Amino acid sequence: MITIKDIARIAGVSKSTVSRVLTDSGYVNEDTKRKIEDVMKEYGYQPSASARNLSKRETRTIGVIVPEIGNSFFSEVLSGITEIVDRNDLTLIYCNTDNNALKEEKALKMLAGQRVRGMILTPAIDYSEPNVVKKLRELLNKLNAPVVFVDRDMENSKWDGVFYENFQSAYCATEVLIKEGHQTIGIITGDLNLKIARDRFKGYCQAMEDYHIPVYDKHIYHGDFQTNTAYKLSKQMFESGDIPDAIFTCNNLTSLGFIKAARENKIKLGRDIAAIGIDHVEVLDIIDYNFSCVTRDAVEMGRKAMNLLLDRIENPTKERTISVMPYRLVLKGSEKKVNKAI
Amino acid sequence: MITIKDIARIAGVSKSTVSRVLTDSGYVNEDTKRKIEDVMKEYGYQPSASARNLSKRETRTIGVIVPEIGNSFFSEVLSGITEIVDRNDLTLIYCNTDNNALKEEKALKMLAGQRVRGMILTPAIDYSEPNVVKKLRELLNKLNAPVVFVDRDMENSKWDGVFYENFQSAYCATEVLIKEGHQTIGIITGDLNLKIARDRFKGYCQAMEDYHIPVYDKHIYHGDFQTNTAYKLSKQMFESGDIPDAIFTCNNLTSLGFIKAARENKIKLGRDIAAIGIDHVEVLDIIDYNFSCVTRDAVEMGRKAMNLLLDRIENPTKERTISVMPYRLVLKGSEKKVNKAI
DNA sequence: TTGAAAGCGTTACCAT
DNA sequence: ATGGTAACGCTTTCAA
Repeated sequence: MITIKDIARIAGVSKSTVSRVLTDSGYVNEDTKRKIEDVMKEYGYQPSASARNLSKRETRTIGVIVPEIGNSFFSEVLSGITEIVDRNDLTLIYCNTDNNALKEEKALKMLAGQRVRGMILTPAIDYSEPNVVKKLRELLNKLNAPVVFVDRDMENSKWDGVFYENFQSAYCATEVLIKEGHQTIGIITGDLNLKIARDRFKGYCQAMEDYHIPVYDKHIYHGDFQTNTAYKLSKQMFESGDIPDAIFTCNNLTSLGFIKAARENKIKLGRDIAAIGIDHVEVLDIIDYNFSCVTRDAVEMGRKAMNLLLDRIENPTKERTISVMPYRLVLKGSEKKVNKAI
Repeated sequence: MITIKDIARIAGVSKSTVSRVLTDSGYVNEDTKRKIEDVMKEYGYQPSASARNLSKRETRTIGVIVPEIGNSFFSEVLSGITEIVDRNDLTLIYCNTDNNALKEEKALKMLAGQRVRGMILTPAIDYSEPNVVKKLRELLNKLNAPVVFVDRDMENSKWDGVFYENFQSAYCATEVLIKEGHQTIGIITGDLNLKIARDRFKGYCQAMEDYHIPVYDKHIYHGDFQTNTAYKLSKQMFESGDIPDAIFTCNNLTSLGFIKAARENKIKLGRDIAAIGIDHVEVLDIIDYNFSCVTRDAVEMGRKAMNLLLDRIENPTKERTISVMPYRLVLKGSEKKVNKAI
């Protein structure tokens, strides 16, 4: 690889002068500058990021830790993040954890080694045990760089974050079902170890209570935000014959599992059962499938997170800022139940 | 940040000794080793990747350039790549180009600056102009690291690659439609500047010719692999009233655009029109939507690409290896057209 | 306006 | 078995 030394030699100047044009700092004669730039271009010189990082004791690298790239919510968030990253000439290191705390720990250490300038993190799902949280907290503190949480927070966090109106959106979704006149309204929850899942569940409960609709335990299906679990629970539900009028599904994957089971059982949403979910599924929108939801702009959440991170890097001492994405209600008809016979 | 020097001082040894335990090389007394490891753990020491890269004149960083992360095909490929990356303790730098050659050039330069150990690349879509290809070729040569192409190749490439049976799968899909007895079979092509789009188009033409089915120009819809274009073309088609018996859509996004237009026009696949596409759409599979396709294991393509890259890094002089993913036919009923009235 | 030299945090080679 | 030191490719400070 060609180095600054080579460029200097070829251009007949010292490293210092080359460095000055590289960093656009200090005085350098217009002619020599042009000469140097020509040589650089001719040889396709690219300064070594490692050398630069080391010398400046600072990188322009951002780490992103995503729990499940298969989930379109996170790929949308990622796309918002990259948009801002590109615009600021930063380098993005991408890590996937598969919701596994061990992989997360490994990624965190790697990013610490990379001396990332900042990090965006959605913690893995298995943070039920307190010592796992403790470990996470330690690692983040040793990172020596700001962190922005996305979607899922950590208890007693000092870090900035971009979250969602979990309670409110769940309340709203449930309210829609209630106002449609459904009497028995079930829910497929997320993993209740996660605060966002509990908040959504609470939103549901609160709406039911406020409108004096009874909640039946048998219609509370304990899911985990994954397609397959939701599918199995829904399948059992349909096969049991004890089917509520309406179902509230707590995230995009849960909705998919539910829809799959419904189709298999020839249950049509909006006709035989009412349904509403949290999160949109882009493909369903595209093909105009009639699934109603409360949702959010995931790409914008990514942009916001990255912008928050940049703000924080600029101003390390400002107070913690939390951005809460509002929900948006999208009704497509599945919140109804036309066929009263079932 | 704590450095090797600090660890050495605290453990009461020299940098050299610490480095030896870090790299697990040379002799070091068991006791001192343990002592050093304890200190490292206590202080949560993470060696600087930049310093290490610089000193070793070599990184463990892989660059990935993806043209459109919103396309689930590429997010599946990415997930296969990360799987192998993780397993080999590599660091992945992720770049998105939005199919824009300028962004691609920028990413390439950045990755060169990062001195990546290797790169996985799906070139941006706009490689019609020869000087853009020339530029790409130059940049790759200056990268000083092996490249593996995924899905889309470059003319006269010397690099390894993982591609797809474009011609064959298109032939197969068309053949399915022919054998169903459809007389007028249209196609929504991809951007014919891309070789993969031309190959798919050729597969279609060949099948039509082999079975002596006439190809009507008016039923060749020139798309660009994007949802919206396919949607518009399909909409025009449905509104024109001149609707072929069957349509072959040339990628996942094209299929989605087509399906959307069909739904809007109350045209039901498998009943009012026959359809088959290249690429699956996971969500459609999950909800058991009856869309037939020829498809491939995208995650496996990612794994393969990364494994090819590792092989190439190990053995830089071996001859070029190209892996061609086979297609798989998945019939769900949309290849039929029950309603002969339309 | 330019150059020399120290320093960034590692590794690797050579002594001891 | 351990330590000293040069080197990696840059930036930055100081001197000229």
